[in-house]
Amino acid sequence: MRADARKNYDHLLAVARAVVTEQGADASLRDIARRAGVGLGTLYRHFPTREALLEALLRTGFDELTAQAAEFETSSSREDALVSWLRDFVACAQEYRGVVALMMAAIEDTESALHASCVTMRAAGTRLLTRAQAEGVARADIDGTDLFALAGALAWLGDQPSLAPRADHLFGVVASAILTNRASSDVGGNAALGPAAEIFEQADT
Amino acid sequence: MRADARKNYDHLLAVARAVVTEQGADASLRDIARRAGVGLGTLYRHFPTREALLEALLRTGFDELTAQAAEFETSSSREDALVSWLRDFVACAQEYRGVVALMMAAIEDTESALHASCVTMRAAGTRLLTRAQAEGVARADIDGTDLFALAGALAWLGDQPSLAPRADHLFGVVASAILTNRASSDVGGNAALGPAAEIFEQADT
DNA sequence: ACCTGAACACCGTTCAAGT
DNA sequence: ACCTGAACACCGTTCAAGT
Repeated sequence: MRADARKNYDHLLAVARAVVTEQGADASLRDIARRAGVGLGTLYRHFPTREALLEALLRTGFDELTAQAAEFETSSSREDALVSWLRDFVACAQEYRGVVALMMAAIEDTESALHASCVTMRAAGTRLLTRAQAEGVARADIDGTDLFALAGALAWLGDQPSLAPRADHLFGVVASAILTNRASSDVGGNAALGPAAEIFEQADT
Repeated sequence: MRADARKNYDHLLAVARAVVTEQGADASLRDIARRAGVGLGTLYRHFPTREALLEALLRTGFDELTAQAAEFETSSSREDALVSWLRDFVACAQEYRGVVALMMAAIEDTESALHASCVTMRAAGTRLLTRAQAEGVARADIDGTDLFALAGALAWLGDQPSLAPRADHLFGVVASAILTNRASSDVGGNAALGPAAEIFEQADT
């Protein structure tokens, strides 16, 4: 890559990161090129599709997530590994608004620039799920795609402004459905409160 | 309303139903007006916002859903009433692609044409949930908004082409998390199979 | 009252012309 | 090699002009 091209690429990516943070995954590509002070064709040259651009933005996080899966396998119980990784997955898919839907589409679209990452991540999740199932701590009637779907649904919840405050709590609810013998309070984002505290909350208001 | 206006209104609605079925909630309004053989301004006169148009399309289904809630209260056990209504809710929110996100936004946006319907439906759901909780058959640490959120997430799952085949199964998984003492096989869309059959499925492939 | 469609400010995508 | 920006075919939304 020529030096000027490299510079454009890097700058484009930095600007895109800012704009996509603001506007979400369906941000205006024109706006990105404009703010980067670059012709619209230059953006298309470096990122032939919107997904290619997002893939470049998300790659780092995706790679970290795959590495995390391997780490959790050695450092935690099979149960904790699954739940912790699931939480990280949801956080990662929420880095930018609207990427979850693209990820769910990409997993079946071999042409998508996000396809490979999604398949890799599903495989990592499947591995953690299978290990937990073998130990009897995760329900046996779901597979890696179901896990992917549930994680996606949770990330989607966090994307909706009106539901985002519930996302942590509902993570616990769904996690308790995946696990065989755990209360949602052991697993939820606000575990510190415990179930009793939440009941008080409702009673108070 | 003048006779010609009434005719335009009705025709517009019929065409919109077809186009939104094809293209989803973010269908082209221009296209709807065009196919209806009507000026774009006419569409805006009858439906000042996209949400107003969708509200008109969804009203019937929403009303039926509210009626269903009352009916389930008298005809079924508190447990069955909650689950059956939830299933109907999800089906209703999936009538057109992309409405779920609008509904989740509308519940907090008093200006939205969908606001009233959403609040009514959440109230109906809350009622069924509270009754089930009082009997101890639904977990106590969720409220009507959580239920609304979970139902929305399930409807969203069904909207994603790659996840739709799992939607029924995952309905059972999430429902089993809401209920206190039910296996997901009692509640899932493919209850006929039972959990054993699903394990065989995995083992066979 | 109601309808129309041009006008405006935006998109995404492509591609001839420039360096 | 790489960049530019005009061109094209679309949007949503508004509003003066018509009946």
